Amino acid sequence: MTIQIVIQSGQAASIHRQIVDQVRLAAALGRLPAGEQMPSVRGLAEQLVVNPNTVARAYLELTREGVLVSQPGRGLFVAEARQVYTQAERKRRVEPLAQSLVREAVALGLTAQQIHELIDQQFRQVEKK
Amino acid sequence: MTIQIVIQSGQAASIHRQIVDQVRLAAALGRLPAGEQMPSVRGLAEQLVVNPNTVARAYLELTREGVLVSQPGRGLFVAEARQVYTQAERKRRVEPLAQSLVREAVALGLTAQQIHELIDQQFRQVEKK
Amino acid sequence: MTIQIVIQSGQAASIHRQIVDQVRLAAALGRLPAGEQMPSVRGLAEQLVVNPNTVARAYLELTREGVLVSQPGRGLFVAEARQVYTQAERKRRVEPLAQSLVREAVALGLTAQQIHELIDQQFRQVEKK
Amino acid sequence: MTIQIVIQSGQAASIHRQIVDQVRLAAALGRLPAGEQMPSVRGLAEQLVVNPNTVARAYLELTREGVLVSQPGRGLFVAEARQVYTQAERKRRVEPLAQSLVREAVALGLTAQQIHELIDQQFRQVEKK
DNA sequence: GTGGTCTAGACCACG
DNA sequence: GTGGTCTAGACCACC
Repeated sequence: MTIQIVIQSGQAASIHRQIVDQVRLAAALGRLPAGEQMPSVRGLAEQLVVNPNTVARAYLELTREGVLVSQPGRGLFVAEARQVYTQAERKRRVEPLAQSLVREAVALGLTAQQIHELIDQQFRQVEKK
Repeated sequence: MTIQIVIQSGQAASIHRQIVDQVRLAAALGRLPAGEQMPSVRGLAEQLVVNPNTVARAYLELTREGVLVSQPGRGLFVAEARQVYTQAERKRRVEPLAQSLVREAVALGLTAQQIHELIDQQFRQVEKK
Repeated sequence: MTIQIVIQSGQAASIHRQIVDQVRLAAALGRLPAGEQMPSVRGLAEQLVVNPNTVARAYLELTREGVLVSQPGRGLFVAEARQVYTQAERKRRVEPLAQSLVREAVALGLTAQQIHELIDQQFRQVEKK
Repeated sequence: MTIQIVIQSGQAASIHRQIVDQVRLAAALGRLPAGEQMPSVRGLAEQLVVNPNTVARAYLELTREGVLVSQPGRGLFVAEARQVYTQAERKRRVEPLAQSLVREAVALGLTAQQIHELIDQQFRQVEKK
């Protein structure tokens, strides 16, 4: 099984963000099994019709985060799923996103109820894909 | 009652973003009552040790969004609270934030339950401050 | 199809106002189709013989209003047409303009009839251009 | 009969604009009969709780436009109602206002119908006051 | 004193 | 190459 990365051009998120997110998510959901070889930088760049630098940067970030591991001379592979971050660190990473969301929501006059629904909706979307 | 704006320099959000967000939130929560005069552009700039242009741009955006109103020659004042955006637009603005949060959370192995708790926690924090 | 922006220097409206208005109008009339790439900030600035910052501010406002969307590193594009403001808000934005017009007209001794004709004439002009 | 000028502080229009508009309108509607003496600059400034300079500037503009006439040493008086401007000039003055209104309306997605209704509504408001 | 606009030049992230 | 942000300094209208 391999991964189908989709770049949405009408998106606010930068391309390399989109790549990183999709790979990370696929790995976390087990859709990219550990040991799987990733497509080469050039190959993926061609496939996505994207600048190779962009793919390289995404791969670099994923490697730094421990999602991918480099086997020098052979390529990049999906790392063993493991808890890289401590509980505290994970919270530290998610909290600012939660804060942005809540503050924006409150400023726009949304209720806590509506936000929870939005979250559930996003969860369903992530899992069904 | 007035507002205490705090700029955190080690922050991802730009300075003018931080100003806009804090004012918008305070207005939405009723902590900045309608009719209240805002600190002057130059005054706030001095207080925050920031270029007056930066404050002016933040105020301009808040005026465009209908949070503040300008009284020529007198200053800027908090506008009457009102719904500016359609339901669809508000959802549109919050959705990408919800998506980022959920994707990041899933990638880090958090459960939906944990996210909902985080959201509630942020809500409490926003309201208590 | 692209847009021809014209800055009239002997105008009451500021430069960045003129840019914003022309783009917004063209988008609303479908003359700037969704997905179309806008001229670059620097390019348009050169063409209009204007400071790039001025163009950037106009584009920023159009982005905030949802007329344009930014694709990081690639440029700015025309967004899908959509209703951003509530019915009440739209009225709120137009009302002061209608009031100015009517008061000025009455002060000059024009009749309601004449104003309605003027309005129709302007509508025709906007649509034909 | 005299005029009751009201300054609305929650207004976008500058104070001197508000004074000019109200006097001009009252004169055009015959509510300020020709020959009527205007309150003194200082008197009106005190009454409106406004800077005398502001009132003076408004009176100056009204005098330039021919709405008021100065009788040196005695004060300012309402001028005879008369057509000051040619047909062409009046059109030239009203047209840009009509254009702003129509362009803004179109950009916001309002119909010609809705604009005409707004105009009528404003006419009724001006006349009933 | 107030805000609003414009110019100029710099630095950054993204591709 | 693209936009986004910040600083600096100027000029204007309004009060």
